[in-house]
Amino acid sequence: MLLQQTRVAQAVPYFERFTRRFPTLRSLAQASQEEVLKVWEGAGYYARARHLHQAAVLIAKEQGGRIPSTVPELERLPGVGPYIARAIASQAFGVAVPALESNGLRIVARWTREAHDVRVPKVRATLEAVLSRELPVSRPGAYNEAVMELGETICTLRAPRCRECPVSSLCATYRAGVDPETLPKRAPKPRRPLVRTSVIVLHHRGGILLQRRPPRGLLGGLWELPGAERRKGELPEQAVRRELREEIGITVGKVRFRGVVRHSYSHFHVELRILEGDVAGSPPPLAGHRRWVSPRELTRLPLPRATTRVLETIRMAGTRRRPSGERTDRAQRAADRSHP
DNA sequence: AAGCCGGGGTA
DNA sequence: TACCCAGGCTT
Repeated sequence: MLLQQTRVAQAVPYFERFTRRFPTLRSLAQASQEEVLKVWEGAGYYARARHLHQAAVLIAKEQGGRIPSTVPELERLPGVGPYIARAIASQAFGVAVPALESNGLRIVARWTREAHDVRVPKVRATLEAVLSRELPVSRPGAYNEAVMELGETICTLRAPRCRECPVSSLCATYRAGVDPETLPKRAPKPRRPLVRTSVIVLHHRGGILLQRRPPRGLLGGLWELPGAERRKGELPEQAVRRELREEIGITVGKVRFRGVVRHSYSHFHVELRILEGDVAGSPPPLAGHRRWVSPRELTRLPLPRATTRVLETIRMAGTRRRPSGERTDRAQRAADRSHP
């Protein structure tokens, strides 16, 4: 589930961290969602973590801890769709079903010169039927993995190495002399709009104000800095003052500009102009999804990457230098990759 | 069927 | 900058 829309190399450090903290299904089932999100932090697509947690709770409670072994049962689990259900069934339980993800879809689309979008269910079913005929009943899991491996090393999206391909004789695209890079066909994606926002690091009694996002949707359940989308012609400071006054009843004192962070999500870009300041007067009591968070508590809350980057920017502005020994996120991930 | 959902490597 | 990655869920 972690590998969903995530490259293997990118997932490895998160996999290590997650399985170290939750080595068993039961340990995952017993954890709070907030801690699960914290351990998942940075991996993205946070619904995957919520679903995996829900699935663990469900299996521990209703199945006596036994993971289902058939495709229909697996597909009923939250976060488990057609691919993951078939991958688990074939690889963990030896069920003879093809498991097609994007590598497999690409390969079979090229083998058959499939002219339509391979993500359309009807087309997808056709490709699955083709692969079902090739799939050896004795080792379906190994076969499914081999198809992915072929897609990763030989039949790549760009610059495929047909000369090295062990099954080019089976490939209709290769035999016809058609450029394999023209397949599979995919619908173009709409381009991502830019959203201009301003956020504030608002200090009060040794803490800063954070708010938890709604339990579903973008970054669901994660904690972030308060802020607002800037309206046309509106200054960053005006947007933040308006939002905190109208939504929380807080009057913001003098603020200072601390820099800009740009971040990209799956379907839009965002620009965060960073402000820092204090509360004017005494703030009202906060609702449950808002808290004054001490530096110590901050280490336990799940934060989106953009928020982490904003806080890092503030720390650098405050200290002028990074304390020796501390690594940036990027440097830390690079270190994780070279010393897994 | 189409849109939503993160983050990062790569060309 | 645009594209894509061991997809699934919601509308």
